[in-house]
Amino acid sequence: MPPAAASTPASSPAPGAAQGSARDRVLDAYEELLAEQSERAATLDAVAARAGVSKGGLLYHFASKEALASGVLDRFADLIEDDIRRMREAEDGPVDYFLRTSIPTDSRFERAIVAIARLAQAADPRARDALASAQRRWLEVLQEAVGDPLVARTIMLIGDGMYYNTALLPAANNVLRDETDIDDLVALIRRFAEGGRPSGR
Amino acid sequence: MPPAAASTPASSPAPGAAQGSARDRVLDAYEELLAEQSERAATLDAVAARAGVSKGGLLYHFASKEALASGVLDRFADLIEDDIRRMREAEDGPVDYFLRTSIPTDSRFERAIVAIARLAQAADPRARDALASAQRRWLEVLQEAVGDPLVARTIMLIGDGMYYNTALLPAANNVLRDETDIDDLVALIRRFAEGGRPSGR
DNA sequence: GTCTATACATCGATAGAC
DNA sequence: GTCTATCGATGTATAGAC
Repeated sequence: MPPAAASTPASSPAPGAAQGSARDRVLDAYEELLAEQSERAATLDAVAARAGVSKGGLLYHFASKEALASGVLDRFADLIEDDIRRMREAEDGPVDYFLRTSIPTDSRFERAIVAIARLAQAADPRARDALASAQRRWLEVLQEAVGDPLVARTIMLIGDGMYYNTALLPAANNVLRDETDIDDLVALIRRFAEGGRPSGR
Repeated sequence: MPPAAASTPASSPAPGAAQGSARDRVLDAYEELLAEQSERAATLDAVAARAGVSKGGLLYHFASKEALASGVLDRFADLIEDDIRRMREAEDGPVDYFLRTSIPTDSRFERAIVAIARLAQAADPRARDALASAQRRWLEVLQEAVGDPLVARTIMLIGDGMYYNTALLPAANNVLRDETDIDDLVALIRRFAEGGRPSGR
């Protein structure tokens, strides 16, 4: 009986170990193809090839494409918990942390988000829920940090804009990502969040 | 000889006329399926069915799927010109216009952008170029309006964030879109753009 | 200009050997 | 646990009648 795709959320193998199990390599390959190429490009054949297994071998670990998606969603559930915690404990505060991590960094976390965003575009309801849920978490922390809900939502929109630009316009030709210095942006938003406190609420 | 998909950019039929040619209906159907569903859902079969023609009929007007994409990109080229002009002439200024039109409105323009965003996610280089180009146009106008480049880019990021949320999290469960009042947002950003002028440049 | 019929490729998934 | 072989469904595109 194949391991039930969505069963072991947090059983990461000893970090630094021999490069991960076949199961993990498959999930990595799927995520990479989703994020670096497209949902269409992430076929079972392509995933298997990149993971260094056969299609049959892949399907032993993940009985269907849906199970494969469940796999990345499960891993994301752990990553978002880590991120929220780090955001809360960040030295320069949640706003600073949030904005800086909204910039593309090739981290596992960013790759997972872009991969899931691609699944969401492919109309996968679970992927949409996962993103909506993550968004609520971030927003909650931002709101605690800046006080005003509108300012918090505005900061989130800026972060989303960064991700949109990453996911949509990779490679070259991205004005916003390439010409915006993150330190300048953070400084601007900080003044904005402090000084721009609206009248109401 | 079939009409070469990308030949007549601006030959829109008399507005209000008998509901458009088959060619236009096909393009509308393709755009709708892309924007409302997904790139995968926009198959030739589905497009033909929604446009009320057979697959063969569709392929007479657009010899390939690539030609179909060219069709929506050509129409977008006209729409973006209109939008930039309207943005420049907007009564309450470009910033106000830009932010308000970044909110989903079910207009033809918005539908085209989301459709092209979906094509861009499917790794269509022309769709990516079209979005990058449109972005440069908007940014240029914003920069003229607000002066500071960083503030202009920040406003663009907010608009992009809105689109990201529209394209990614349609239907319910979108905190940002559903709970953000556009008037409040515009007022906030206006104060931000005026008061928040940074030191440098 | 629009249709039906069909060729051809590719993808997801199954079966069964090792 | 991993492989090869293959089936069935679906998608793009062509051929040719009307």
